[in-house]
Amino acid sequence: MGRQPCCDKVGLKQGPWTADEDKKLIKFILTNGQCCWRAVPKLAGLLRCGKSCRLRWTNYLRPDLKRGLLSEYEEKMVIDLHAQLGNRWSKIASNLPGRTDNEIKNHWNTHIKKKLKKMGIDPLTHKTLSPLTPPTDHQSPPLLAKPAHETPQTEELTFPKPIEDQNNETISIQSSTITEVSKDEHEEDEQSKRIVVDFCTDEVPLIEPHEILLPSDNNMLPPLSSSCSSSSTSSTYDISTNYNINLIHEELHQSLPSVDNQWCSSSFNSTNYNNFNGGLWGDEEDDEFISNLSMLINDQYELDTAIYSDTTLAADLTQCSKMLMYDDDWKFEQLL
DNA sequence: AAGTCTCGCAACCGCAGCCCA
DNA sequence: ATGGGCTGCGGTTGCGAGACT
Repeated sequence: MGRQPCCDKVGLKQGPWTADEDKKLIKFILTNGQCCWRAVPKLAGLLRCGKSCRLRWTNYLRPDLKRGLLSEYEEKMVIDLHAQLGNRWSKIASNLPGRTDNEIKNHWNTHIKKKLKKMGIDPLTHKTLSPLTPPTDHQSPPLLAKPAHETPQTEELTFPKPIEDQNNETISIQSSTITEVSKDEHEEDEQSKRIVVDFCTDEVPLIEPHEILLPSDNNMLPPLSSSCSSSSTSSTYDISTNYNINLIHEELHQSLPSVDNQWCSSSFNSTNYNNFNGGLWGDEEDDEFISNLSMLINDQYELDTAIYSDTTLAADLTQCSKMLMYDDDWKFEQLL
């Protein structure tokens, strides 16, 4: 017996979400919380299937999402966790607050995988590739092989010969953080002549998200406002305003005293906020979330293009997630 | 300037697993 | 025990934008 589709797709919209759809979804979830996704589109007045709504929310609209490229620290975490868990992106994502499985999966496939291959490391097994051994793109994930604790990886791995990519860059690993150094720098640094894997997946305990304290060192964070841009997409944006998260916290509670949702109960929790200094609600993330929210609740942005004319913002309006906002633009009341 | 190629990301697809009647 | 409903998850696709010719 065949499984029923999640919805009859007749008359349902697919493809990129519009700002209006985002607004409706946010408004609905703010008011009602996350309930039965199948019912969401109908109740929220959206011509989408529930699955699409859930994906949009979890991967894009959730207020606790970070945006931008993964930091070195996050990349290290991903590599370590992938060595331990394989392609279980949701598990990996659960250890990286503010990151989604989809985001991590994409980053792995587009960035990390290439870097590891360049370094002669099999992205799947996390073992050094023999020059004669092609990459095992279709092998079973390491999870199915020997557990990490049975195959200690705290060892120095030496390449058969220095690896250089097409740009004459030599790649080294130190403390499991991938860094690319110039050839000259490489020559000056004896350590860089070999790959040193001085971490072990055993050293990465599985911890609950609430146990994670992200480093407060801003160097570990994604690039700040002025140039948060992905390498080749239009996702350039600029957050030039600063907001006091506590004011938002207070305002949200005043505006939505009865709404039981994670924005109020969790993400705006000042304790969490302090703990995640540089994390979920740290500096630039605050601004961006607020920006998103402002954009979504402020219809005017769609009409008043002049509002952007005096900024350096190159926001992708069609994706409508990365927007600049102004102090007096937004009120939570407008949502309800 | 125009056409083509490449890359990254958002969104979709379909299966697996859980829950409940 | 079984079947249906729903959500979660991982793999894949399609589009848009930048790079290249």
